[in-house]
Amino acid sequence: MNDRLARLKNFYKKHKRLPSYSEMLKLFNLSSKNAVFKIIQKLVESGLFKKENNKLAPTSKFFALPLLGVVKAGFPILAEENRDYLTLDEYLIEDPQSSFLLKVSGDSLIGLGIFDGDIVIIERKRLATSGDIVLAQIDREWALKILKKDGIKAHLESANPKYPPFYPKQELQIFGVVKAVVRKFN
Amino acid sequence: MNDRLARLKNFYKKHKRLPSYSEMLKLFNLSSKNAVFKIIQKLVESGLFKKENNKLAPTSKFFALPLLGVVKAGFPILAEENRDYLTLDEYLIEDPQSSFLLKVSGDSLIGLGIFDGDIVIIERKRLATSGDIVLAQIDREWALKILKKDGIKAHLESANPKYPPFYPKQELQIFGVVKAVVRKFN
DNA sequence: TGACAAAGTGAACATTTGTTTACTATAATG
DNA sequence: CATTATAGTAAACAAATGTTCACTTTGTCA
Repeated sequence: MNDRLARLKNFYKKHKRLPSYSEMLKLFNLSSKNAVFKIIQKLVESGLFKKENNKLAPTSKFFALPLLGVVKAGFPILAEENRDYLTLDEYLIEDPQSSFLLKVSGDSLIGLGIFDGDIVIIERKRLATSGDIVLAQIDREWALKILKKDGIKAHLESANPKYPPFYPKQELQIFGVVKAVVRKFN
Repeated sequence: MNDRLARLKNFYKKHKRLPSYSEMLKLFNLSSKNAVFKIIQKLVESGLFKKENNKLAPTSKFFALPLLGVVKAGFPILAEENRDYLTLDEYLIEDPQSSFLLKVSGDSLIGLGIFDGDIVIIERKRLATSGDIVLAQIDREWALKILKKDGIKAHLESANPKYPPFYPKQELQIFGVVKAVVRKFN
């Protein structure tokens, strides 16, 4: 049954771990651990779980959502076969240890599709390339803007014609680089 | 040591599960399980893990990234104290069972900040409200557009003045609603 | 220096784990 | 129908699990 898998996903969502075989007995309404053993064996074969020295763990496929092909007016969605699987956390966050999130306010980056209320993923580092969107302190004021380097000097720009470029009077210190944006609708 | 936590995170990233106490012995270069026991106890107290009938599991805090406060030109980032923690998957995907991802192509939704190459999270359902961004089939052609309802009739619009509205000649069938967008830079 | 907490060792132990074996019930198939 | 694979039961078992106890080492701070 595929509803077994759904129960496992529910359990995982709730407990952030997989149930033990004895816990699965209750979860599946079974009364023999061997039944569970066989069920898990099939799930391992289908690539949803893996085992390493008798410890069960989910694979990425277990967490991930199917990524369908490119949508363009008139173009059909790719078939089931060439499905890719993606976990948003893994896809968006390369180095979790040095990353953090930031809620954006203001419309200074709308040109890049970063709106008020969006959340950006920032990687902590002091060096950035010209063109990067950076979290920086310019003359002691925080800003989320585009870094522009002209020779050794650097300034910040917006992605909105409403705002002029910012040239630092004293100092411009970079704290991190925006690696991704996410936006929830509704 | 905080580098213990880093090692646990590495292990989790690699194996998609927590190590057992005996595995932690090696991971921490220790030789007594009691040392491990005490270490874990502290991590439980600090809210990074939880235990339920002797089974260890991470909490959301373990996975999540800190979400800092609103950034606005001149406004400082909120202090460490009022930190929130967020997992992107949990934040963006409400119902994983009925959701899938789609890579966007085309510029028909730039007005809503959805660009070519972005990935949208779509929830499978046949009903949508006027104003929702929907994945639909209009006269047998796939489209990712804005649904507009006028009375009982419905049509699709773009978020780009370049494109005219689409009025279905025969049928307009909705397959899902866009719940979120994500975009990676570089 | 001395006192005391924090961190680690080592061994012991009841429970629980995943696996195996042998057997039965159910369903599917030609 | 008989046959054969599939799904489930029941019991037994070695190995590994998390916990506890008593003790030692290391570090901290007054």
